[in-house]
Amino acid sequence: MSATLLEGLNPEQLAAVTLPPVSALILAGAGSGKTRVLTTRIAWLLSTGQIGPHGVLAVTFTNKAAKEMLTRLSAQLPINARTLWIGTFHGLCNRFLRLHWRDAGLPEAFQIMDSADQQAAVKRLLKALNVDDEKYPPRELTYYINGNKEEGLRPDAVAAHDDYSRMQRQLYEEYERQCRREGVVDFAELLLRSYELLRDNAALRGHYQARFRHILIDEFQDTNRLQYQWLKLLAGKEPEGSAAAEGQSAAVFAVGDDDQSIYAFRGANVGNMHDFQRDFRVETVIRLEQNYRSHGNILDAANALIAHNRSRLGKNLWTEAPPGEPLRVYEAASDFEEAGFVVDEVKQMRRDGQSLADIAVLYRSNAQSRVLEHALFQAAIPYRVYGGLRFFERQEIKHALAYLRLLANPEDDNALLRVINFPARGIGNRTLELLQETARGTGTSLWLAACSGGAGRSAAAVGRFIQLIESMRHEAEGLRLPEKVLLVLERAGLLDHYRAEKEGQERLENLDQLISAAATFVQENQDDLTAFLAHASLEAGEHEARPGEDALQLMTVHAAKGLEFHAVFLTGLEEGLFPHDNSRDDPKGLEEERRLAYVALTRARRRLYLSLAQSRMLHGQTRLSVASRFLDEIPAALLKWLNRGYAPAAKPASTLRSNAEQEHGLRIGQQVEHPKFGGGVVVAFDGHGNNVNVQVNFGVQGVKWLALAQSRLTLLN
DNA sequence: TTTTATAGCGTTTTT
DNA sequence: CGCTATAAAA
Repeated sequence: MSATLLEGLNPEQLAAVTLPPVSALILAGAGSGKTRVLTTRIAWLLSTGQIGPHGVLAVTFTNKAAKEMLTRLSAQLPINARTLWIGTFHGLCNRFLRLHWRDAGLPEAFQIMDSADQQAAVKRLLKALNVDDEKYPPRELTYYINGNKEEGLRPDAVAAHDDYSRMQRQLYEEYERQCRREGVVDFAELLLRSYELLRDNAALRGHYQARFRHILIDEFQDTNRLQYQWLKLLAGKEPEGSAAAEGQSAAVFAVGDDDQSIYAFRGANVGNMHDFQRDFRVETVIRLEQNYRSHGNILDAANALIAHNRSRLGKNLWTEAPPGEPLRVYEAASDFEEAGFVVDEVKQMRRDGQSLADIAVLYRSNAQSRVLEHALFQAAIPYRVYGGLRFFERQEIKHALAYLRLLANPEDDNALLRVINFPARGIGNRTLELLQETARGTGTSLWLAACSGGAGRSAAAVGRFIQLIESMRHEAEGLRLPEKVLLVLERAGLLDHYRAEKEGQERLENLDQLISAAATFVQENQDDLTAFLAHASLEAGEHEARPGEDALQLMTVHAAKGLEFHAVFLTGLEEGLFPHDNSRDDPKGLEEERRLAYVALTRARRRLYLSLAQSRMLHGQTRLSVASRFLDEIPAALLKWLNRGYAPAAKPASTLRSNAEQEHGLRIGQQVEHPKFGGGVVVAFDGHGNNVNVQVNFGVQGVKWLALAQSRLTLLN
């Protein structure tokens, strides 16, 4: 049995799969068969009888990855998916906290807030405390709270040196109080609470440490500090002094690729890869460097690009595949024309029998998708945009869920506020303020305040709302989940409301899908409202592509991680866009942008298009730009410029460049203004002292060389 | 209270 | 340009 299991693995993969039970780090390059190694490792451990299904813990970052692993695993072995602990960090922590809610100090039916809920909760808090949200922007405060939680810091452990940070800390504390009162937890709280529970409860810790002898982690480069701490604890690697079984820690199998770390901006800590080797006394580091995905030229380009990064663990992908075709580069005059180019090429490939689903169009930021969508729509090419509004994030779905939440836990203020006046039932701001005052005064939830009748003028309307929820709860008793959902939709008046709305058709369909989702959930899991609500929060869900429709794939580069396509368009390769303006000054930021570009390049199997636009509509105005530095970092021999007249701007010698830069503050890509030619962007410059010449791209007015001293050029930004 | 108008703002994002 | 959030008018 295990013979067929291991068939076709290369020596490194085989070594990784059959490692003895010690901790190891697997550096798995793009397209090197990472997922296969991970699942085969689990299958091998199980089928050789080294461990039972209950002894394995496998952690991923996305639900998609978890599902994929489970699917592949059950293809290799007859397993009961239910007994295996495979899931995302958050999914597993949720599972853990549902089992031990009492020890964790949570209500049995605690609810999970997604990012939007959390943001709303923070805003509400600021309002309740009369804090100026200009001085303490909710966005920033949320970031602060999550950042601290992800470092494992509660308010009492946060450092504060001035008035401002003391206030932040104070607000953090108030936020926690509010969450506790309402029985809700945010994403970071799931992790932090689990971590603290393990840390402080020796019996539980001992139990789980004894149980999970093998822990496997995917995308290890994306773990944050707290996740790493959690892992250490669970694996039995907690700090000295605790009485845990020394020398009996679990075998941690960490798989990652530092070159694909693209989430540092939200707290991922690549340093965990170094720490891991030290803390777990890792002696085995296996590099998976053979790429099974891309043709040689694509790989060479990616390798050359990423070689420009300084902080790397070091790794070079190679392939047995032929070089293939060169990378095709297209420089368009405008974003509009760039989209036209994509359309033309896609049409051609389609004529050649290429399926659209195997072609991806990637961009740095979501705003870029609009022009592309427009062009594709005009050309009647079916396409699908990933990462737009997700199913459980649509307003009608959130409304429906809010009603359901009130059934499970009426003290969920977030939920109550969302729907107390939706559909409109005459409860406005004034009334809500009164309610909130009452609630604050007595330190209770809005629900209780509403029940006590302190609602002033609209007391009748509020009373009817309370009645409505109560009667729904009553009627829902004993119903199956999908029926409960339907009941709520009807009784709450959501169906009527959207039926009356002109644009409500799609929303009605989505609500219908919510019932289906509930039915599916019951089938695959259990008939339990709280579990379903947790599912909705944790798997905001990519609803699956419509089956049977062949569609072009549009997504951000971030969203493309882990995927692969026959052909890939990487669009918008311009300074300021990719790399993005906001990352340019910071070398770390620039390296992350480069890794992002690396991820983009390595998505392609056979064909790779790189495109850029000289002018682009951004925030309602046209911006001019120059080619991304990333294009220069790919060897010219690998590139084939498709347009006629591209002449790379003559590069000034670097010393001259830095002179001119220092003397005049010039920069490639800089926006400038000329009294005659209007706005433009610096493409190149030359000379020094009073003899500096600047080449400027003025868009329609053309590209011109000007003498800086005479030209009355104004440097912007 | 609800609807409508306008000002502001605008990486990347899973959970 | 297109979305969201807040302000003024119905």
